[in-house]
Amino acid sequence: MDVSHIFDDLNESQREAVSAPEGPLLVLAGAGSGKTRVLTYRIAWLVQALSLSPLSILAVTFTNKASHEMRGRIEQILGFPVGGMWMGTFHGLSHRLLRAHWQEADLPQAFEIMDAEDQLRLVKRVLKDLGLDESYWPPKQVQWFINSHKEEGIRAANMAPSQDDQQRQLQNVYLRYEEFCQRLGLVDFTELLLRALELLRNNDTLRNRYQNRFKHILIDEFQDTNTIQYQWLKLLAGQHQNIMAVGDDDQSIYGWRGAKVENILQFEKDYSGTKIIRLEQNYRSTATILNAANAVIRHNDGRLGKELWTQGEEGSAIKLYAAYNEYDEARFVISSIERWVDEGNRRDSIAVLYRSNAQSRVFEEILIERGIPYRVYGGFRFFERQEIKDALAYLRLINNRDSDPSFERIANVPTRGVGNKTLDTVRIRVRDTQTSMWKACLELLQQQKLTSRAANSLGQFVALIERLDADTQAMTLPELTEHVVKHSGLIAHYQKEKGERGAARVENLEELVSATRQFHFDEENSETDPLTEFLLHAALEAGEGQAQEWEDCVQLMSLHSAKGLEFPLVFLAGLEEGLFPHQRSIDEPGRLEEERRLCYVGMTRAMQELVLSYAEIRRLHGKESYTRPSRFVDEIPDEYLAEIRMTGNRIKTVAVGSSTSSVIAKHGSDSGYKLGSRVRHAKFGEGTVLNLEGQGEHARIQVNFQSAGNKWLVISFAKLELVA
DNA sequence: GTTGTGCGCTTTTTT
DNA sequence: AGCGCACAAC
Repeated sequence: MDVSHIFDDLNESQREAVSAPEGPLLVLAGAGSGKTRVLTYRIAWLVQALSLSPLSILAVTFTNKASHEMRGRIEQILGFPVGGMWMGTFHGLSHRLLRAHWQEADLPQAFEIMDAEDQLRLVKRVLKDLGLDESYWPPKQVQWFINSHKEEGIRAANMAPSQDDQQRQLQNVYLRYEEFCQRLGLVDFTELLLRALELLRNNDTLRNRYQNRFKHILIDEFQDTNTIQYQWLKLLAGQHQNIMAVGDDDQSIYGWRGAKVENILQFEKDYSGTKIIRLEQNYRSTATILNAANAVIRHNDGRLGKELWTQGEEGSAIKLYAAYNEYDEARFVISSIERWVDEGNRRDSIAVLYRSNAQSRVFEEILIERGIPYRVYGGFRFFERQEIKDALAYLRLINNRDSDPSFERIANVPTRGVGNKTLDTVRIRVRDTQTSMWKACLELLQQQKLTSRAANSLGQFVALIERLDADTQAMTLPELTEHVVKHSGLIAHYQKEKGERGAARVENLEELVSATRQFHFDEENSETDPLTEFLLHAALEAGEGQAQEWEDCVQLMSLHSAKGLEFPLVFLAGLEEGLFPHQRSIDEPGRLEEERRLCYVGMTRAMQELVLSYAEIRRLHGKESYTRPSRFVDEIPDEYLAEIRMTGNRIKTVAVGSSTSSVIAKHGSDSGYKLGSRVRHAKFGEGTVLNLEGQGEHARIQVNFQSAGNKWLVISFAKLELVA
C-alpha cells in the first residue's frame, strides 16, 4: 500500500517518530509541536504500512474528549471507521476490562461506579460507623489518604501496621471503606484502575490474552500517568515492548492526583534500547507568545531540558490588563471578545482560561448580559448537578435496588418524613446484617421494628420506587426518564425552590430527558439494556457534550481542562498571587513549579493573541481582598508585554481612576500619548488609544478608529493629533 | 422525630 | 458560596 501521503504533512522528527521501527519509543513533545498529529499518524502508519489490524492497537488518552477527537482524526486519515479499536482513557479502558471480566475481578455483575461526591459520602459514613469525629478526621483528607494510597497500588491490607496512632486509625478507616465497597459492589475512580491492574497481574490467562491481542500500545500525555497506570501499561506491553509514550515534562500538571513525571525518566530505564525523539518545533504560537512562555518555564528547576522554537511570525505583544476588580476584568475580556468577533472571527476561536472553576461565574454573567453564546467546560458539569444526580439516583434504584449511594441520596428527597433518625436505624441494620439499605429497610418494615410514623414514611418511599418500576416496565429510556422525573416529585420539589435557581433546576431535569433522547444505544456492542448503559455513560463521562456543542460559542474552562487544546485568541484571567499560583501551592516549591507549568500550559494554548489580566481587588469566598499581580507576570520579560488600561468611554461602568497601580504607565510614558486618550489620524479619522509599546523611534501605538477599526501605527510616522 | 433557619467555618485543579 | 451544626417550630 502506498503510504507516502502520510508523510506529506510531517517534519523530519515527526516522520522519524511516525515511522520508527517496533520497540519502545519515547517522544518528548513540546507544546504545539504536533504531538497529537504524531500519535494519530503513527496509528495510521501501523495500520497501512505494517498492515496491522486496528483491533490489535491500544491507545490511551487522558480525557474522553481527547480520545473522541483522536478516533475521528484517525478515521479521517484512514478513510474507514475503527470502531473496534481499543481507545480511551485509563479509567474507561479499565472499566471495559472489569465489565467483561467481573467474575475474575471479584465484583458483582452490576457493580456501580462512585464519583468523588459519592465517595466522600461513603467516607463520612465509615467515619460515623467507627465513631470518629469529623472535625478531627476531616473527610476530605481521609478521602485523599485513601486515593493516594490506591494510586500507589497500596491496599489497606498491605500496609504495615503503623506506630503512629493517627496513621493506624486512618489505615483502619481505609480498611473499613474497602470492605464496605466490596460488600456493596461499589467502585471509586481509582479502584477502576487498581482493580484492573490486579486483574491483569493475578490472572495469567487474561494477561496473556490481552498481551497477545494488543501488539502496539500508545499513550498520550505520559507525564500525567500515575504509578498504577504505568504498571498497567508495562504489564500489557510486557512481551513485545511495542510501546510508544508521548509526553512533555513541562506540561505535567496532575501531581496532586498522584501523577509521576518521573515515569518519563523511568521509561528509559525500564526499556533498554528506548528510542527517544524530541519534537521542539512549535507550529502553534507566534514567536512572542512562545518566547514569553519559555521565559516563564525557565524558572523551574529539574527540567528535562527542551527549548521550543518557531519559524512563525513574531506576532503582536502579549496584552496585560490590570483590572480594578473581577467585574472590570470580565468586562474588559468580553469587550475584547466583541471586538475580535466584529473583526470577523468565530466565537469558538476564543478561550477564557482561569485557575479555578469558581471564576467562571462572573464571566458568564457578563456574557449573558451581552448576549454572547458561550460554553463552560468542566466545573459544575451536567451529570454532577444536584438535581441531575437526584434523578439519576431514582433511575439507579429502579435499575438496582441495592444501590446504597442512590438510596441514601433520595430516601428523603423530596422530603417525605424520612429523617436522620430513621435512616440511622436502617444504617445500623445494614452494618449489623451486612446487607444493602434497601433490604435492611424491607426487613425493618416487615418485622415492624420502626415507629409507626417512620414506618409510614419509609413505606411510602419503598412503594414509590416499586410503583415507578412497575409503571415503566414497557417504556423506552426517554419515556422512562420523563416518567420518573415527573412522578418522583422532583420537579414539584425544585419548583418550590425560590429564585432562578429552582427554575434552572427544573430546566436541567427537562434537559436530562432530552439527553436520554439523544443518547444512542449501541445494541450490537452492549450486553445490557439502554437504562444501564445510560447510567454508565453518566458515571464516566460527567456531561461533556451537552446540547450546543457545535454552536459557535466562546469557550470557558479551567487551565487543567485546556491542556491539549489550542485557540487563536486566549485570555488568561485572574493572574494574582494566591489565586494563581494558588495559595495552597505557594509554600511548597514542588507545587509552585507545578503551578508554573500550568501557567506555561495556559500561555502555549494561544496561537495568535494572548491576553493576561488580573484584578486588584477580588471578591473571593464572599470576602473582598487586595491582591498582588502573579509572580508569573513578572517572569515574562517586558519586551513581550504591552500593558493596557482602558478608561472613559470604552469601558463605562468601571471606576478605574480609584486604583493606583504602579504598572499603569510603564510603557509609552515618553511618547506623550496616554491609553484611553482620543487621537486623530489624517486618513483614519478619530480613535481611542488602546495600547502603546516600545520606545523612541520604534514606539508603536494601537488605536481603535471609529471607521477603520483597530490599527497598530508607528508613532514617529503616523502624525497623530491629540484631540482635546 | 422531622423540618426549617441562622451562624460560623472552609474554600483547587479531574477521571 | 456551600456545608455542618444547633436550636426552635411543627
